Amino acid sequence: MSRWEPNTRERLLDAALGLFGERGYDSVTVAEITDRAGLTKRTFFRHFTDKREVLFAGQEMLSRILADAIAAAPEAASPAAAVGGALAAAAAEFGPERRERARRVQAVVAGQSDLRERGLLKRATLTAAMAGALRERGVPDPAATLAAELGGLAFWTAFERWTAPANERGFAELAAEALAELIAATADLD
Amino acid sequence: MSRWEPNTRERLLDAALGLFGERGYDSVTVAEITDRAGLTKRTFFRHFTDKREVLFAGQEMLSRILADAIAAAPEAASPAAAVGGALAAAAAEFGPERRERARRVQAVVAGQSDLRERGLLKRATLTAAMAGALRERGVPDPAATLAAELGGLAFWTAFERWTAPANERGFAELAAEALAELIAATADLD
DNA sequence: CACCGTGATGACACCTGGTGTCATCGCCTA
DNA sequence: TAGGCGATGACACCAGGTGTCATCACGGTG
Repeated sequence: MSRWEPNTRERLLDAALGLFGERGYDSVTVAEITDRAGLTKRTFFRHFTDKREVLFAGQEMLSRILADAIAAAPEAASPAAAVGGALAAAAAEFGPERRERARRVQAVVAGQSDLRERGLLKRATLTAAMAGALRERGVPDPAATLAAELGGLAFWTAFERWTAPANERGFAELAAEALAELIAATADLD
Repeated sequence: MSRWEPNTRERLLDAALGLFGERGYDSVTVAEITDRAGLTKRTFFRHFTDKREVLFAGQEMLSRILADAIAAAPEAASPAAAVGGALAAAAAEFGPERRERARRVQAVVAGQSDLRERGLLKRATLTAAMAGALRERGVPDPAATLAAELGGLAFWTAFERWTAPANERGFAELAAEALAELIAATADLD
């Protein structure tokens, strides 16, 4: 197994994040990333479908976690409660040890319209997964879509606050807060 | 002004939409589009920043229309009412004469994850514009974001229904309906 | 009528993201 | 010991996208 150095994927991630931090996303070439990682351009695209994907790796798992948590919510749980539980379950993926890397990723993604675009796709995937799981448990359609959308919005709000420079609070707390704020704001629409 | 055929942009749009319909988005080359339009690859990229943008042209104006309508809403109007007025104002851009072309665009965008991504960016731009206009008129932040998000969701729901194969109803009607449904579903969250 | 500035296009070279394809090499198992 | 498998390298190739300069019509201006 070790004809080559191990942890190919991790090495690519580190090299990419390092270079992006030093010189910005678009002035860094995939070839440069693989040079730093001691690999080939071709190998990069075997591990990441995109140059962008290196910054959004592992988001597929989140969809599963959220959907599973919604499916596992108690029968009597309201849509809002089910979504709240899903966010709590997802929080396990956002321990303090991951925050620094998340901050670096966010810093790169920030100004780049290219990358925000990809982030939106990821968010849409999450909300679609939640909406599907809600429908599965019998929530009718305008409400399921709405609850999932609020969940997605709360998720990203919490994520942004979690990666904010001065923040020290945990993701679970921030997510619960963001969701509660949104549901409360519901009363101020009319 | 007519050293070349006029309506460059329109010709590019028609050529692109035609080819995409015939052979699918990604098997069509920009060079092929410009060949059919009697132009050069370089000229294409002078009119559209992207190959994708040819399918989303003119969405910038929507942001302005929505934001202006929100700004122009009566002082006493609730956030929901302001958003509703904005959707009504935007409906002027979606007359029956534009529906057929919109259907063709939707058909191309549908299966292509690339293009749905761009669509999401456009939607995010619209909601951001609405949220900004709402804040401008004094709506505080959780509510402004929420109302804008609902507006964006209602907008795209209405757009999808408007371009659905069998539909004959007008955009204004569909948008008002979608927004009302979402606001009503707000009560079913808890 | 000749001249000139401007705006849009053509021509062309170039870079880089992304893919197809085959060879290479170590590991594992029979 | 042989052979299958999985991951990587090597290499050619395509297409999206950009920088740059030349070209030509038009609309003034003298």
